[in-house]
Amino acid sequence: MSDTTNIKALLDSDTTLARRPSLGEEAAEKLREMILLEKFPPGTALPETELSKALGISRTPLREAMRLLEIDGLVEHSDTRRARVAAPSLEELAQNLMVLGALEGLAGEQVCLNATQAQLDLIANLNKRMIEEAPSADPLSAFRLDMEFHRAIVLAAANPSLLETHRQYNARLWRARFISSKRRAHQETKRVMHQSIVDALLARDQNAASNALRRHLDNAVRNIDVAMKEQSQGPIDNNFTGRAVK
Amino acid sequence: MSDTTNIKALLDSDTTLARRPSLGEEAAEKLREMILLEKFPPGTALPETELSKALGISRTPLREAMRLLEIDGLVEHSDTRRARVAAPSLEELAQNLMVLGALEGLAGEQVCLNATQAQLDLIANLNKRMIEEAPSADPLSAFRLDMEFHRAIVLAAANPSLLETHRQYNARLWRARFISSKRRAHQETKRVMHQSIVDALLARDQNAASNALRRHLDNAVRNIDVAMKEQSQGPIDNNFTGRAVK
DNA sequence: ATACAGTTTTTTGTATACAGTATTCAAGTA
DNA sequence: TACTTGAATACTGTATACAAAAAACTGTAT
Repeated sequence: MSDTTNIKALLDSDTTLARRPSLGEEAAEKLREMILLEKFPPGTALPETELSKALGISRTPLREAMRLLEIDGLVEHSDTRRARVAAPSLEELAQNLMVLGALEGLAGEQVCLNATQAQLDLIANLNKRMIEEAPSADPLSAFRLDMEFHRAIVLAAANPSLLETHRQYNARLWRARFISSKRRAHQETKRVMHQSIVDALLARDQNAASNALRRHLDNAVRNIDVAMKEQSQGPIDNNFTGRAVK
Repeated sequence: MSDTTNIKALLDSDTTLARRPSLGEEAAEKLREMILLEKFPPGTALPETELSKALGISRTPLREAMRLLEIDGLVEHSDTRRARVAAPSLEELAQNLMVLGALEGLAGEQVCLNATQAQLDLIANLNKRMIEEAPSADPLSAFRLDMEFHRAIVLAAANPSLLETHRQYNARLWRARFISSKRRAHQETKRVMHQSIVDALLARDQNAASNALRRHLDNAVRNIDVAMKEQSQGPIDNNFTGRAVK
């Protein structure tokens, strides 16, 4: 074996050579952020020419970005193929949450069966961090940590397809859940439920884990209902039908 | 109200005006068929220029088709972005079946809760037809009927996102399950399991329905394992790495 | 004012050209 | 033979042009 073979092996293995993202992927990332943070509120029209100019790219990669966002349920197309920011009804959100519950329930079962102790510890640690940082953290960071907790569970299930589908449902539910997460009243119930999830996982009790995760999301349906009604009566009137704000 | 208003209202409502599909959607449909029926065996390279010429379209809509097929898990891209027919390992198939099981389990629960009696009858009827036609039908029609049965259950769950995600997982599992379905030995177990699914749904017993559906798919993992090993030892040597057959 | 028809403007679908990468192949070297 | 190198080839990413479809707008008649 020559010593250059070693070099090649090293280059292949160690660096996670993330091939540079395409313009479409980059655009999707920027747009995703803007949609989630409501720079583009639900219902906003997303004309290709205007957006591509704004992002300094041509329509070809922009269209790729739109398709990526459509996969995540953040963009939808009218019957005449005009793209807009998705504006799911409460019913649709509830339906998506139900699927998310089934996915996380499965993940919980698999974690009980297959996860290493290190992975369990990591999940438990995230929960601990959430409790500690809860009083001081701003709503966005707190919510991101919450999402990371759920993602860690699915990650430990060691099922790439499940992880990807979970990511998609998370994306399309992100906004509604973020709004809901800001309600003080929900914080304490959330804490209790997270604890029961962690307890079930550490005990490797499949049924308890699955049930705790699904109940947690059943609860989310109710919270979102309340939170959204509350917000729509609030002082700031969101633009639900207009065009992209420049 | 003028009488022309009536005409407009009628045109809007009654025809399910399926907007004409784009070239990309049409191409995806053709390619999907060819992949599922193994005209393009797993691993086959799918270069854009060659395929677009073969289909008589330009690369732009062809690329859209590839993305559609990637969503369904029928096409995957190498690390250097070259497309090929997906060639899932047995492990990946098992992982996908697990997710499918969770999705159908959820569907079963929802059917018990929400489906109309008419929808339940439709499902029971499909099962009846399967039993009746089983002896005479060719493997492909029999399998299509089987898939229709499962789809009818998810349809009756009245959750569009669930239906779409279920469709995607079905697509990526289609080939393996079709191969498995041809084994005589599996026919009888399948019949029994289908019956227990129908019984649970008719009784609107959520837990029984969910469990029957999930067990059915757990069983599929084992069957696919056996069937694939059997086939790979068979007389016809499939092309697993070559280029598109012309 | 409302509804309608015809026209203009906007927007999307598709083809094509070209640049940048990846792959293949052939010749040369140890 | 096995390995490297460099040129030739094939393939993908992106920009752009043009056609077809949809939406917005205009003036007119009711």
